[in-house]
Amino acid sequence: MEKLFADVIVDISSEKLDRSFQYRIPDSLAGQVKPGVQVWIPFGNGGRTIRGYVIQVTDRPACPVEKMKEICRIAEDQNNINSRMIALAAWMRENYGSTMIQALKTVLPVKQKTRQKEERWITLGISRREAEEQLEVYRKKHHVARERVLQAVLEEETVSYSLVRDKLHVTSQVLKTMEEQGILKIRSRRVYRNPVAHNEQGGGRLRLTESQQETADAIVSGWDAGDSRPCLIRGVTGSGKTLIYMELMERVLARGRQAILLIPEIALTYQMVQRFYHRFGDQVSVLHSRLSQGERSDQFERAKNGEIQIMIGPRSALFTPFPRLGLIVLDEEHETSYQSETSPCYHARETAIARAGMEDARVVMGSATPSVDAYYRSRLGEYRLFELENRYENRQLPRAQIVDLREELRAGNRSILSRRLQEAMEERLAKKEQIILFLNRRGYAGFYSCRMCGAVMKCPHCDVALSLHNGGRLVCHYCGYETKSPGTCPKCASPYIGGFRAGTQQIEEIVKKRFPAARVLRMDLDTTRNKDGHARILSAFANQEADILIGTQMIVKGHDFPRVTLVGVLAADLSLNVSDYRAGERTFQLLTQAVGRAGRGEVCGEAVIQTYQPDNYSIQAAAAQDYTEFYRQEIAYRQLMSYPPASNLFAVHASCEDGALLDMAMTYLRKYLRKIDPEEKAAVIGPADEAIPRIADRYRKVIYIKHEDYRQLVRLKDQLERYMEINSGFQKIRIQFEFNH
DNA sequence: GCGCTCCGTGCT
DNA sequence: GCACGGAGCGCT
Repeated sequence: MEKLFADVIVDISSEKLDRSFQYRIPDSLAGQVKPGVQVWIPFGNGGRTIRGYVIQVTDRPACPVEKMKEICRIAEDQNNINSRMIALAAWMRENYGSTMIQALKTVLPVKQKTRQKEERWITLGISRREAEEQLEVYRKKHHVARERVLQAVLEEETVSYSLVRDKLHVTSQVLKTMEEQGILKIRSRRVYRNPVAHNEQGGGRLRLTESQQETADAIVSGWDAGDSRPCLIRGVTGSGKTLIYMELMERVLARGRQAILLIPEIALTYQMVQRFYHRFGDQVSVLHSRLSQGERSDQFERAKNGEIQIMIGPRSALFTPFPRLGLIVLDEEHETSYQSETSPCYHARETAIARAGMEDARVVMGSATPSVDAYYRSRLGEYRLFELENRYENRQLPRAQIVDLREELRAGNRSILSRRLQEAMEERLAKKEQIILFLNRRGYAGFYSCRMCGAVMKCPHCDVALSLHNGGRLVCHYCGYETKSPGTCPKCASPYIGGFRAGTQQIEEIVKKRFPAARVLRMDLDTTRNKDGHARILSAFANQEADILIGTQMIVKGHDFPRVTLVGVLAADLSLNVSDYRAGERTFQLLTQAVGRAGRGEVCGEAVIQTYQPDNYSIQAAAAQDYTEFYRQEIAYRQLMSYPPASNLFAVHASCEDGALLDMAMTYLRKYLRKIDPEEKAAVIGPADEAIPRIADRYRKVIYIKHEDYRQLVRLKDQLERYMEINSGFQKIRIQFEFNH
């Protein structure tokens, strides 16, 4: 059957237009109109012709054919920056199972309301005499608005556009007509705001050590020889990966191309950005989450116009529309923040490699503790691997010691601080050195329950326990729901209801009691709630306004505290006991980072790791700061269990407001999977509830499919997609794919 | 986003 | 009755 109609996306810059419109394909273009092609289409009543993007070609009309307009022609330039970004969106849709529109919105800057930070000025377009005559005409015709404008321009010569519109109440339409008639001239000057203030710039350059220089040279000569594989640099903390990135960028820039540096949001510190400004000056721009949509698209616009050459930012900076992208660097490659949590759930590493492939750019990744996946690929030769073993100025790695908490308990110590840790803390406090206590658990995880009937206070929208915060508030960490803690149990009315606290706040109290003279800072969701709370606490600690810093994940990343000589990990296995095959990997990475915080200055540091599982290889390898040993054990486990990267795992995440409908749909999906894979080459697990079975009133289920051959999984995915498209029962179900995560 | 329509207002 | 201004709507 011949495909006659094309679904076209018109313009995603307005919320109202973020859907597709269907057009007829004229005979002359039959066969040429395909998904991905950019076309010119008539749109609206004004007879204007705009650019659109074909997402689908079909034989089923979506509206009365009489109403449907025809595609004018195929756009002549299919290969501008926008179309390359659109191609990337198509790749993301294909791989992560979102809608094309969601993918496009992720990739292209959404212009929203305050789209242009423009200053516009109005001047006369005709002579003063002509203007005075025109004024008289307006007076006679009672064109009061036009009269007001002309009057103002005659008096002031140049007036601000926004002033005229807001104070003189003249609409843009009127101004536009007057401009078209030549009576007025509207000049605009774009104003960009540079998101980071800086004083020094250019010229700053640190010499690379021999091994850093060797690595940089090897990477570049590989590129010159036509090796376009991604490069992975494993370098212990402090081995100077940043300097290598700078060196590589310099060479890329010298060839007239641009570079993107991706860093985890949490590591986006003033220090880090300043280093790049110092070296590259105004060629650098920064994206961060505090920028408004308008400011963001400003930065993208500057990149498009060639005003900047380097973009630094979190994963979304990956979509900077550089005209000739040459290099994408992913720092701290293993970080979980490279995985997007909203649809399309893309991974910045995979997407960076995809984009680089499309634009003939190179990818360089760096980490002290590479993800098992990336390291595995390097061992297979898919990535080029570079390893830097020495720390800057050959500083020593901290000594780490594992304390068995079970033995502490046997010896009668029921405190969260082991005897060894207390001793070490005393020593360091006496020497006026600083201490970090690290709890690898999210925020203040105390839940609120009734001691009579055992009822736990849960979020009404998500199936998770609410956690107790300061001032008796109960907070849901998944949707932000907040409520006051009840004085009596809502189930049995017993007054014996209260919070079980096991978080940073409790630890703070214990530490203060044990070391009354020490100055203690705590960093968690509560203390960092207000703006800049995060940075304020970190800088207070860096300025030695406190002796002990207590906190969760957020304290072990990014910042350098040269005076810290002791790191205490309070319960290393907390992150080990989550139901995720990567729990060991996460634990190893967190602990290695935590341990690495000790002794960044000249004094050798020390770490005490408290755990109930002292024999676990993740904990042992982290204590020994031995990545290779960790990898050896971890990959053996993944191979044994057929987990990625040893095998391939495809997850179908589904959510729906109607639980029963979701159950049924997922059961059908499983049956269908069996049907299309009769030999059962793929292992299908589920459908099962997600770890959190309900979030924001949507029920959530998942099916996992394991297969040795990645391409077979892709084939299954495509078939599932088609199946769900044809069967109307899936319309209300939101589907998300995940490959190997 | 853009232009169209609809409707209220103010002036002759 | 006319011109203008503001809001809201629909675009395939």
